[in-house]
Amino acid sequence: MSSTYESLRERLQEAFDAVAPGADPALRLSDRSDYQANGVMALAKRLGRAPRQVAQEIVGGGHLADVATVEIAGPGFLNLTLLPEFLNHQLGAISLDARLGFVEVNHPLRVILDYSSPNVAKEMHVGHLRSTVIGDALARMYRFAGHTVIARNHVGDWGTPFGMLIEHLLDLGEELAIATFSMGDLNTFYKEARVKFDADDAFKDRSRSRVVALQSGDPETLRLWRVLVDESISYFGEVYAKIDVTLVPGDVVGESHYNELLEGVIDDLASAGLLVESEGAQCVFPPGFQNREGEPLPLIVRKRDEGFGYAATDLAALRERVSVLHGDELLYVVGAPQAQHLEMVFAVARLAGWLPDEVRCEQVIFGNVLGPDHKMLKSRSGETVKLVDLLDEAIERAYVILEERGSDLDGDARLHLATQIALAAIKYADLSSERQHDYVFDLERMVAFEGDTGPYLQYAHARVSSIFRRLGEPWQPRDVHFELAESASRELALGLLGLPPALSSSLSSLQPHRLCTYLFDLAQRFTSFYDACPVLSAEGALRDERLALCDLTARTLRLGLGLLGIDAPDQM
RNA sequence: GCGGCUGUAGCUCAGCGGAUUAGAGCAUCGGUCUACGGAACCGAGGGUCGGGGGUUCGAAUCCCUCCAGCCGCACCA
Repeated sequence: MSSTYESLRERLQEAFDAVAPGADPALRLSDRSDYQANGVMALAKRLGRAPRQVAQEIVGGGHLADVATVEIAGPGFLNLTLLPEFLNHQLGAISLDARLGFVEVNHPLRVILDYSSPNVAKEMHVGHLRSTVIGDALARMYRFAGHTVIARNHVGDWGTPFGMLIEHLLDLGEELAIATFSMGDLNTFYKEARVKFDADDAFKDRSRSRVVALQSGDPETLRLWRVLVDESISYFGEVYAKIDVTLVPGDVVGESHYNELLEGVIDDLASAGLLVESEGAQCVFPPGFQNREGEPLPLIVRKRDEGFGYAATDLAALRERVSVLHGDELLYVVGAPQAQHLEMVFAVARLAGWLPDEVRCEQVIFGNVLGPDHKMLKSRSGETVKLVDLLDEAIERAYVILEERGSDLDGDARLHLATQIALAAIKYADLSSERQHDYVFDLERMVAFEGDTGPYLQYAHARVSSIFRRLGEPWQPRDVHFELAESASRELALGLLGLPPALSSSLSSLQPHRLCTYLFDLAQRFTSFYDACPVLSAEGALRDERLALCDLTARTLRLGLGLLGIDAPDQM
């Protein structure tokens, strides 16, 4: 099947082509009619003709006659109102379609999606929230669209801090250290190591030689390192399970994975003539980047001390993603502060010929999470906020609210529901604002259950679901004729037909918030309908029509929320 | 200084492939309740879209400039 939007667009394209081939109808939703096409004015300008006259000609061709009535308005807008039969047909089609009209892509891509990326032996904190949540939503949307997603959790598992971490591990004793990790108290572990490193010269020396041992492959040192890495990854796994994201341990490909490839990166850059020594460091100077003094800005691949910079690792990873994983698209869900670094990495990769033009390579930039003071979110004591603490606080609030509401669930069931609501609150708040913008983290608002929030959407879904619970018999999509006599049901129907373009636009812009906006709008349409159109007390064909609309609403909300990584419980 | 991002209603934000009256949520005020979950619905007030200039028949949207703020700008990743 073809989605309603696509059908309309195709018809309009035919109508426009008949006047001038290739003109863009600029079809979009309208608040004056069902849809509007704004392309006439641009076309008329191109042709040097009067817009309304061109509009007449386009409409006169009759290409839209069996789908919509068209009114020419203002300077030359086409206001389209869908015909009842067309609406009925489209609704019938999505009723029988598990994908609700969203067609899988013809040419699946291999999408390498880099997201989350916490650091070994460090607590996951708010700084990882957005990458994890946005990345996961994109993964789900891409997969649903039919693409192959290869998730890459590029964890920081290498570097000089591991000297002190391993020494601290030895000081504590492995067992105690592991216990610390499994309790999720990574901050303490890291901080203790740091304090000793700063205060204790002997410890500092041990740490430094431990780094050397690590880098030269000393087996015992590697074993200890492995302990740290494995414990961390298993801890991350617990956090991912808690926040309900699709990342699995197999997606973890840490920085250490690329160690063997770093020499090759340097060599190949050198033989390509791109490598320049500057102040003792091996650098590439991609054109167009400047430092404070207006001089060319280097991407440092090898530091003065011979160590590799993270640029080298990123380049090695990028190469592997192209040549070994055969990615068609490389996406990096990484915060805005790293934009320049990644731009430089991409630029160098293009210069070196490692990144073919046809491979899309892009940073999925996101803004910061701010506190109520509009500064980077910190705990009251001024420390970074642990991700699990954030989740727990949200769960607690949701739990209390359920209690106040006199939820008939108790014990584990209530806790489970509170968790679903809390995650919806946090994820939706994160996903529903424009990705690149900073947003203010306000738990009160997010869990408030009113307005444009995750819980509101869940509530709308729970209300539809309750209708089917009360129905007392299983309901299957059946052959109903959609009359849509009331404006509320017609508005709902139009909303139900809108998923495909919303999802497409969300995907092509890598902006989950467009899907959020759609779902919120749909939920509002539903609650208006729910208020105006009794379902169970209706009779005959009208009752079937309303049940069918409810069924579609429930399925659309479930699917849409699912693509955002949000559960849609049947009862709240 | 250079680069990037931001400035839209009291608050939090959409809209920015130009276009018919600038939208939503929260808050405020006023309605709706013997119907399927009131965590709801309906409605009202509230904005010189940071300032200024320009392009256009038409600009929140494109261009220039100024102001304010945030981020990045050589060896921590």
